[in-house]
Amino acid sequence: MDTKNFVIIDGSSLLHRAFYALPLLSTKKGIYTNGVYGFLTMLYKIQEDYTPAYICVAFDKKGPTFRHKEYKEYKGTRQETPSELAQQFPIIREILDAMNITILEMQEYEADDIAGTLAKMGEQKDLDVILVTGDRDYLQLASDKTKVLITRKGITELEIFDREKIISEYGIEPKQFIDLKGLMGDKSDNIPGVPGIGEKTGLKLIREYGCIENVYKDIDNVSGKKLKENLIENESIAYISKRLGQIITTVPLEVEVDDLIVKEADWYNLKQQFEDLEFKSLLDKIPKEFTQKNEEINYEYDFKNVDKSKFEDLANYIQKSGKFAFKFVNGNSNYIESSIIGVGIKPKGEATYYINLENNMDEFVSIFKPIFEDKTIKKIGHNLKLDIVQLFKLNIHMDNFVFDSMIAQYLINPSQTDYSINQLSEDYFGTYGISEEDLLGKGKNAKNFNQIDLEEISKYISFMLDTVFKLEPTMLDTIEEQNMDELLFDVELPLIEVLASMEFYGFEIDKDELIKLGKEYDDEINDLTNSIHELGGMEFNINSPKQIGEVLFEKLNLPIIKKTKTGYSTDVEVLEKLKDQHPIVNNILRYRQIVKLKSTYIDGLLNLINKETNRIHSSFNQTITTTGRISSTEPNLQNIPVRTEDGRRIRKAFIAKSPDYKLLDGDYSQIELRVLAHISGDPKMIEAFKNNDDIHQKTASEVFHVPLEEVTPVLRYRAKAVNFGIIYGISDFGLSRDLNVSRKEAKEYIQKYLENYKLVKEYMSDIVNKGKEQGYVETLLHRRRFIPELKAKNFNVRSFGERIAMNTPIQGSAADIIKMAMVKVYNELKKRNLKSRLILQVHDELIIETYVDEIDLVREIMKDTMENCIDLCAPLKVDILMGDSWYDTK
DNA sequence: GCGTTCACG
DNA sequence: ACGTACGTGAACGCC
Repeated sequence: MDTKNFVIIDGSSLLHRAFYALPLLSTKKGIYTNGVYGFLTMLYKIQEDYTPAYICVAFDKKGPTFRHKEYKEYKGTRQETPSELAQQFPIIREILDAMNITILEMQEYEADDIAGTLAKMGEQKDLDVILVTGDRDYLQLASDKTKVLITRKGITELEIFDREKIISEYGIEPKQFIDLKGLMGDKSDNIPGVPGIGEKTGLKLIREYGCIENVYKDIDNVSGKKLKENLIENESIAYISKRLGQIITTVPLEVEVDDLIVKEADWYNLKQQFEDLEFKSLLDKIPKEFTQKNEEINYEYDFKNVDKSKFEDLANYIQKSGKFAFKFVNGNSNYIESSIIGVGIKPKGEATYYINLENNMDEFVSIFKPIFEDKTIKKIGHNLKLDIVQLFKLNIHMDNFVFDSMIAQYLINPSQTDYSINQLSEDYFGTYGISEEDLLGKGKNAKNFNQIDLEEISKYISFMLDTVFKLEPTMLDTIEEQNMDELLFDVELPLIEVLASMEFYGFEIDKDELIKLGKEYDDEINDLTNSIHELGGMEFNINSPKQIGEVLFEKLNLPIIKKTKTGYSTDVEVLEKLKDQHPIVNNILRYRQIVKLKSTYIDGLLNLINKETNRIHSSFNQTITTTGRISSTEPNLQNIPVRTEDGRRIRKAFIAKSPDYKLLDGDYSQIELRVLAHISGDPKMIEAFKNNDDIHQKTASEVFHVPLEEVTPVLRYRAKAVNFGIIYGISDFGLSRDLNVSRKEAKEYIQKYLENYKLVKEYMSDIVNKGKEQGYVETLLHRRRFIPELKAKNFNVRSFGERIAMNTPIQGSAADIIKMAMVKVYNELKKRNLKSRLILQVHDELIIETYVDEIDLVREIMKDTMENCIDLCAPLKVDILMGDSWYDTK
């Protein structure tokens, strides 16, 4: 007859063991995981070996136990648990919860008492009890029905003790370990025992007399004079030690063994935790259907495919409910160029109506344009920027869109990388529906929506719109709670339309100019290639850092300045240091520069010019950066060269669309330093900005103690570097490298700087402390960024967290400000029905393609709005420049 | 798909 | 003593 196994784990003991057995592992974010990982490895091994029918984990509870009452010094010598370990206790508890394994703990008792009590309960039910621990005290609980598993050295090796093994190994009954401990004591628990008695003597006495009581009854016959003396002198200590060492098996637990039956885990939760903790190998333990995203988990799809005969009905449903969610579907992923193939519309409280728009677009527009433009009907969606672009194509100008779940989630946590509807569904409700990847596949064989069944598309869209409706109230609660209402409703949501418009209008490109410039670059690249090959004495691929390294450091024997993970470093910094040692170096530097310009900016841009519009339509992404900035892709218009003349010439190709238009470029002057002056409240810095001083010159004068008019360019340059360093969360090392001065000197600059701007110094330490306390820092508009790194034990990780804490409120508030300005400028142009359009933002700069008749007005609007969209202690200053091309706006 | 390099604020 | 500036995206080589 086979009986069932009942596994009882001493969680506290096992986590300790695992922690000390493994090196201190941590996740990328600095969360320590070695104990948890070791614990789980052991747990899985036990589950495999014993397939328990019942299982639970016991923990020690904080606070004194009955043993402390009996004996004040109990565990008195124990060192405090290191925090690297202490912080892993809550983690393992959460995981056990997800595994649906019961955690037991009780005030006044320790884990072993709970385990002992359970073991007895299990025995009474005739179960095979298996106690898992790192603590040898448990041996006293072994019996014919109860085995004790004790960890050995590593983490996967467990030694099994049952009654038989204990008798053969020690020659005593398990219960007699209590007596043995009474005599021996226990150093780690600070139980004294009888002096002079260790394991050998103790065992001998117990084998002979059976128990402590009998030893004393027959004390006269105990051999050894000193031993006898010690025993007599310490009789009461021996009895106390025995009581302290005895595991209680009558703890008043409020559970039945039946409650501890093994249950199915909450697999999604568990999977999430393993992913968060970066336990890649443990993900295999989770059944495939829960890790494969393409599995549909009991999701009920509620949709109807309709044609134009239903348009009127649908419009009525929308009118009646006053609110709807919607999503357009494009033939392919290029939503600017590709045609609309359908739309899903879900009126509040209704199913999703999916409309195939391949043949009835005109009817759709005529019926739904008024609905989209109706300012009394609310619209919600997910990643609405895409839909607004589609509406622009249809000449529909949507009003009253009140929620976008992608944008809302970005405000709730800007550090996420995946804001897809499927991810949000998983985050908030623990259920996956359909992801775009499930639907379309990935890689080079990925399909487009025009290759997918209508049914599949409808399902996907209905899942999305359902989820948007479900997310809205809970996300808005969080947004309100965190004071982000203004940020969401007045800035980020209106900004969606601004970005859509920028994408839709694009930036006019002078293609011939680009081609002409490309030829010049090519000629130079050819010359450089020849001379580099000649100087290197061989032909090689100059684009390969590896091959450059071989030529420079092996063939030409130049000194190695620094190394990368994979070999020699050959970056600018290295080459700059080598350039006097061999003429090839300068040629390589020049080659790199020109090749970059040619491949990224000439060829790259030419490929992205829209054939119909002759313009470049970049994507502006609102959910990428952790600080609140927007980013730009395909192409990135935020890193078009400017610092060198050769690169800057690229900007000649960025032009206004006709002689009737000019580019107006409005640039914030020192916005981040002004924000810093405001946030820190530093009077000196504020004063400098109020006086419209040259801040770098002023800083140089104060920090280096020279009169303003005696500040040399070198001093100004250094002060400027310190100003930048301050914004980034300065370090003497970074500054010294940037300025090419000694670390000591850099340190002095920083010190003097912070002595001069005292409140800046205060801000820097305050914000780090605040970040540590709250777990996050925020911007002027309460945009939040969580910084778990601040609590890391690892110096580098923590230092990184501190720099983030210093920089994020500055960079992020500057981002808040320019976003507010964008919304206001855009709305002003729109309200006045101007022909001029906002077409680009580059972090502290806005570009408006301006109709000539509107130049003065737009200049005025731009300057006024940008400077006054928020009131700072240090006034904002904007310079506006004009030109026919971006190159000329200087 | 990752690492290196380099373009921008 | 630790090993460093903050935030991005694209091209290319290499495995």
